[in-house]
Amino acid sequence: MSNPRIKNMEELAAVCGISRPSISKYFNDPDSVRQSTREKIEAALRKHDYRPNIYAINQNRRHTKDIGLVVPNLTDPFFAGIARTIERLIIEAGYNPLLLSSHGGEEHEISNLDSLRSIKPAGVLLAPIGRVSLNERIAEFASEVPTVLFDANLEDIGEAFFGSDNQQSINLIVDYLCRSGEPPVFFEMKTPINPNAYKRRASYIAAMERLGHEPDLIQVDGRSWDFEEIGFCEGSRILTGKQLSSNTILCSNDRLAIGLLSAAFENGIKVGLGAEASLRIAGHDDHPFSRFICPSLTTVAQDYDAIAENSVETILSLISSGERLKTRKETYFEGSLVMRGSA
Amino acid sequence: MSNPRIKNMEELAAVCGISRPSISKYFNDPDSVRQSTREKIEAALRKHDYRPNIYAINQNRRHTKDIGLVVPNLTDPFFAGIARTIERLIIEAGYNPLLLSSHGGEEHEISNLDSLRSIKPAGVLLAPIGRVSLNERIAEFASEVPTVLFDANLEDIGEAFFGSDNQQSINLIVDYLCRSGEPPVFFEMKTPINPNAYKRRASYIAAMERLGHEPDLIQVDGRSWDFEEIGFCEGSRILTGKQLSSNTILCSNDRLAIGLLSAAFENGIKVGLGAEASLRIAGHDDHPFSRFICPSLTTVAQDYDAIAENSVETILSLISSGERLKTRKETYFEGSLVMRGSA
DNA sequence: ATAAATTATTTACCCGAGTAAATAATTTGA
DNA sequence: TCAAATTATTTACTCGGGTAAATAATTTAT
Repeated sequence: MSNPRIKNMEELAAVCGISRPSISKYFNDPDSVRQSTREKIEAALRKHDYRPNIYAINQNRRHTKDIGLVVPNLTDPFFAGIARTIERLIIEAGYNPLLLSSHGGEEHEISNLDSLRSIKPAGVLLAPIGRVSLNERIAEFASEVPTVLFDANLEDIGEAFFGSDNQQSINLIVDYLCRSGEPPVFFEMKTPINPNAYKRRASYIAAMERLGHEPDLIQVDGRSWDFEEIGFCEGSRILTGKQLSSNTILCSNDRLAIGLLSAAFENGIKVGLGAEASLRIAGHDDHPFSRFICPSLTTVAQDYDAIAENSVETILSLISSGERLKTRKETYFEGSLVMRGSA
Repeated sequence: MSNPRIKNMEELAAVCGISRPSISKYFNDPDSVRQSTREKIEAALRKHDYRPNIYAINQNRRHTKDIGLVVPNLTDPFFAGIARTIERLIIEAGYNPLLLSSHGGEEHEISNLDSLRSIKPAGVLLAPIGRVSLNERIAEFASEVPTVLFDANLEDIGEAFFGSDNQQSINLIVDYLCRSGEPPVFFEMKTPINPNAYKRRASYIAAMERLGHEPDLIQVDGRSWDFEEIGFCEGSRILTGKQLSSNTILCSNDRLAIGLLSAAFENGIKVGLGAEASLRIAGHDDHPFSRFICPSLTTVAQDYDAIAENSVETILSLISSGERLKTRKETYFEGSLVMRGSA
């Protein structure tokens, strides 16, 4: 393969008998050179295996072919999954995804954006941490680099936002729970990090009132990202403590629900639909593991294919047009009910 | 902060009244310049916020301050977790981690190494996919870039390997299961991708024979990475089909066990220790979710802090010494029994 | 205090590409 | 077939830094 090692374009050009800039053109777009020169280059490439130096390539470019992808926490399979989908779409479009996790911390989020900035990405897809995000700094970043938000919205930041319609999805599951049994109480964290949680809370209250039921919020402490742990510990306390006002609990997200289910099991409380069960538990998100929990978790699936596709599509069109959107676009996709064993 | 925007070192140097190379030295090691010049630079930096162009910096370097980190599948919380730990250690050491997932495919693994190579990393930590990895290509990579393997070993590739002592850990859990009930059958995939699975199989057989029991392997089909799915589907078949030779099932890994538990639940089979339970299930790995499964999963925890720390330590010393190890080092850490509700 | 040794800074040149303008080759049209 | 129009290639210059060698400033030893 690599006879005399070729170390730069100059040498490759010499081997081909072509000038270096033509080789440069070839690497940027093989179709931009004449067929005959293209063949010479590819012949040389076949025996010499050379790849252009990434750093030299990008040094003078205004921006690279990289697209940054920042998620709040890769340890959460939900984000790992959506990140994977987005990565695939980015690659298919001929760009190079750079995946970064904010590890649940706003400082990490900013430092991710900082390192992205120095990489001069063509664009960035950002799922912000949410409430604690340092909005001014993110806004500053977004004013320099084309940025599309997804999952959690930050007002007026970035060119567009794609996420779930929490109101619709919460309505959906509250409706279902009320039709099929007692109206649910709502299990959530008192001060969630994620703005979606606030929308879900409000939507729950609205949905209950619309149906003529009294909303009942169970708000637990905890500000870490170990939602299962929080759901388990605080769930245990609730299940063993004072009487609940309903035999049905709707959790603000699946990870809390998983913890709560675990707590119910530990305390000998049977969860599910049958007559022998005394508690129903539902979640929100359709977390990858929700299917395999016992009993499997009834929940609302976010349309994350739509979120991923639209986010990528938008950033790509921003990049190729070179323009910014005149008006910021916010799109909310509907969730769909996933009926399983737990409620 | 940034008055007249500074775009390169030359301009910064002008502002400071120092030559550009001194600024360059400062960025490579702030202590390498005189205190007085350092102060001048930092004063200028305070009002001008400038950061060196990454691409220009790295263009001439033999290798960068980046350390590649390649895991088989980020969607698996086990790898997401260990990757997070390793990332943290790399950052603490003053290097920059680049996390890549092979998405369970050997082509992705190679293309990850290819892109890493062109980034000229100081070193790479690689958890190979395993059996289907394209060993020759990985070996070629490792001969160019200092590489340490972890999790799954590939013979003679890389400078060192750190992983779990599957024999010890399987012994541990087989011992425990035999002492506390019926000897286990072994539930696994027929043709696992991961070499650890083969060691676990062999260790199970050896452990059973040592204890005077007949080994019994239940080998199921499936070659995707959806282990829970496989555990669930194939588990259902097994649990509803012909009589098992034991009421205790040891799974090759926790993800299979989670699927199997789910299948047991669906089929109304009670899993656990009590008299009312008819099946015991145990796993291996102490997957982050194992605690929250119902019943919580008895398993063996890998010492992945030790694996992470030693891997990072080794790659760092390889980097700083600039030398390769004379003899390849293989280290296997012991697992520890985690007794929970399922067995 | 001064010469020698040491440490810091600057000068000068290099790295591996991208890109605009100039030139050459090819295609098109009459 | 030949000039005009078009497309491809080359020339010449740029980008933002690293780094070795030369020089200058400090420190140390006498």
